[in-house]
Amino acid sequence: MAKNVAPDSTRRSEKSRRAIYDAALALVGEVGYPKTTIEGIAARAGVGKQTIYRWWSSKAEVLMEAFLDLGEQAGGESYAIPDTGDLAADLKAVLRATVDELKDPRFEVPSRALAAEGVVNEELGRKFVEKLLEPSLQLYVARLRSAQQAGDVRPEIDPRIALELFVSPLAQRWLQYSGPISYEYTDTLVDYALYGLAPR
Amino acid sequence: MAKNVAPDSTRRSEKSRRAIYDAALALVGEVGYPKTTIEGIAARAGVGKQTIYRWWSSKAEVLMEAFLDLGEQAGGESYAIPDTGDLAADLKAVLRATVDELKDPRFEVPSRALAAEGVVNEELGRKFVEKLLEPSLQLYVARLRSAQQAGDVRPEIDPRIALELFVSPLAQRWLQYSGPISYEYTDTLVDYALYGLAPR
Amino acid sequence: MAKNVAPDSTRRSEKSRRAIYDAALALVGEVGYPKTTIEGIAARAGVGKQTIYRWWSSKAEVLMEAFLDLGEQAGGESYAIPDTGDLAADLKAVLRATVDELKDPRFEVPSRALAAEGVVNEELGRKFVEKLLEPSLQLYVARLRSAQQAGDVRPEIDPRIALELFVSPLAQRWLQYSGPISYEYTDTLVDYALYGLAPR
Amino acid sequence: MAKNVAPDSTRRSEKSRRAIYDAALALVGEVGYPKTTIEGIAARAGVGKQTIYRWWSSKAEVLMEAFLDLGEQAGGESYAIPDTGDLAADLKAVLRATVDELKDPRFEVPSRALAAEGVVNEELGRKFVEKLLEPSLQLYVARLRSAQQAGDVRPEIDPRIALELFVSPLAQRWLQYSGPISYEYTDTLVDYALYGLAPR
DNA sequence: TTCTAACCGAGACGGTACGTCCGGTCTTCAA
DNA sequence: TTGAAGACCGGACGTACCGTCTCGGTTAGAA
Repeated sequence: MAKNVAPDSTRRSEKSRRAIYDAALALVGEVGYPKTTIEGIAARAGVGKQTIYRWWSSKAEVLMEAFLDLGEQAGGESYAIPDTGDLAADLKAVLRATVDELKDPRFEVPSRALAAEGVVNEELGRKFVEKLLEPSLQLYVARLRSAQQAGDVRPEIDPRIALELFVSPLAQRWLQYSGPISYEYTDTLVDYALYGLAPR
Repeated sequence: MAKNVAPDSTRRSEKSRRAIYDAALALVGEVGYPKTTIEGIAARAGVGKQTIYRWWSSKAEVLMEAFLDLGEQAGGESYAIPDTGDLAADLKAVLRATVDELKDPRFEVPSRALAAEGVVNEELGRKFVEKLLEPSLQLYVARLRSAQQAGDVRPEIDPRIALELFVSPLAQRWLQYSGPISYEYTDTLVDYALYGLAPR
Repeated sequence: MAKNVAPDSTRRSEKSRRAIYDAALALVGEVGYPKTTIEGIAARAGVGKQTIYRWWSSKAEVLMEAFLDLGEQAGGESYAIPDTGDLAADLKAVLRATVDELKDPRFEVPSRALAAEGVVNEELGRKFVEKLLEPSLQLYVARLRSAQQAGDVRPEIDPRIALELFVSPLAQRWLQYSGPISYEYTDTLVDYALYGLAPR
Repeated sequence: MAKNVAPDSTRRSEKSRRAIYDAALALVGEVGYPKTTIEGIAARAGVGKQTIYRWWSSKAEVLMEAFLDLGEQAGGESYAIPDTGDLAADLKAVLRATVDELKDPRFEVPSRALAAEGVVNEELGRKFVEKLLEPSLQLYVARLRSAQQAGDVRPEIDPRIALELFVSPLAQRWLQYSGPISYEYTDTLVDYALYGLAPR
């Protein structure tokens, strides 16, 4: 029967793709992820359902690409981490910016939706991490390596693990509503992580 | 006409409730959360749909209670955190046990399902935290307070925040597939958290 | 997994059935059979699609039953064939009435639709004949038998075949648009059939 | 802007036309008329959909022309009606041949499909009659006129109507499955029609 | 002989309806 | 009065085709 032929992407309609991204993000923002339906996206985008099914295999995938696309066009290369020489101050500044972003509804609803889907759908979760999460984390890795050269962080520390000490707590509180989020909180995280819990 | 009267819980069928819990957990384990349906639970439990709708308002709630019930009958009061006087060793031991639990499929699928639902459904998320997550975390709070009295942790440290330095990274790696999980990893987390990243 | 259980017809909603019949007949009359859809019937009847699929297996079947039902409630026992003793006059009268009915749009559209479907769908065709066509034809059989006893029709004639000489031509002209239909035409058919083509 | 220009038939691809006819007839024979789709015909014929839409306006039209074409190339001018001088024998012979043809599946499926479509689609129905049915019937007209000149049929009889007495019953039994078809049956029809039902 | 206009295969597109599945409500009957 | 059973309305699912619309490519006849 061989009908599972891959579609010809050179003939893909750019206009439709954009319309689908826009509709998907708008709907997720307006009615939430679970009430966002493929039918709804298609209708809002003025597109046939088949045009969605032809290029994506689930609404999670649509939303993921829409979100990536949003980041690409809007963010440029997102925001780098400053390197003023004062590690604690630099980290606190970035985390404060992250706090703001996490509370911005423009990003919050689709991020949550994707994160939630990723929890339950391993493939999507890994793609989410690879495409969105890890690139951001690598910025911390770079900053921590720089701090190691400056002697501000012990050389035997693995930066990829180290960054989790202050990033993951914030992430968890946000994702799971397991605690309030504030500048004070993130400042505290940085201090604890840099200087440890034990007496010095 | 008023039909929205709360059902009389004294006449509730205990057998049905157990059957529903069992069916819900079994289905989530077998086909995953999204393919678990209320109809499916009802059929498997040999129960009418109305019996589910009468006592719960969503499949997330059913699963949540089923999971709580599982914990209650099985875990007793879960496992406490040992207090041998060696804080680092105690924390490493508990986190190693947690690693094992996170990899046990009996717990993994429903936990993930609930966590994911909680990400996107704030009400459920808060209940999840309150009923399942926070009680566990309080065990760490207690252990850290004890360590403060023993002088192993600086007195100005807030234990509720401190525990996140080693608990949240593990939680995030597990939830979001953002990194591998191992005894080595959790041991490292404890060391970093206790002694900080900065040179001592 | 054994979901093909027959529905329980004692609990069937009479109101829905009637609404579906009405909607089906109305739609066929308004937009024609090919543009009548199950979704359209369901929407017009204010009924879920599943309620149609639960009780019928195709739109042809729905329409068939709707039409039968129409006949039952409206027609009583349809119209009998008069027996005045004058066979030719009686047949001519009935055929004239049939001509009028065939031209009545209230009956024409659904009849055509069913007949057409029956041409191509043997099962439905046979049901159509059994439930609608044959009972009418049997009235002619009875009248012809009476004529045989009166000596107006030769005794060796098979009435079931004989009636086709004047009924089938009319049916064919109507069904296939193969010729005009008029009182004159049907009168002629009766004369030809009774007295034959050959010189007497 | 005007794009509704009639296509230039001198540049038409004969190969495509033949392939479309073949595919249409093959598909109707294999899966039946309703499951025969334009897309299916195009795919089977190795032809773009537009090539079909350019030259025909519906699948009924395609099939009609395919069928006409089949008749032309295969049948020659179909079969004439013999004129041996014995009218009854001649008619019986032709009707017996018709019985055989009606039971030949090579003709049956597309004929039924066209007839059914014609029942419900007046335009197509009339074309069907004009192109296929009426030419055949005219052969009977000719034979009956000859019989009138020979004195075997009363002169005031209208041959176009007369032929329906034996042709239409057969047609109806076939089309509507309203009765069995056999040589005996058609022989009887001829006898009844020629000599009438009334006592001579 | 080159240009250009059309047909052609292919298939993406906006749509409509399909037949299925399930959500959540309501009704019936047995215990 | 609870509970099992399941019919009901509604609505999304993912698929199949519809008829329209590009997109190269090929294949004439006109320049």
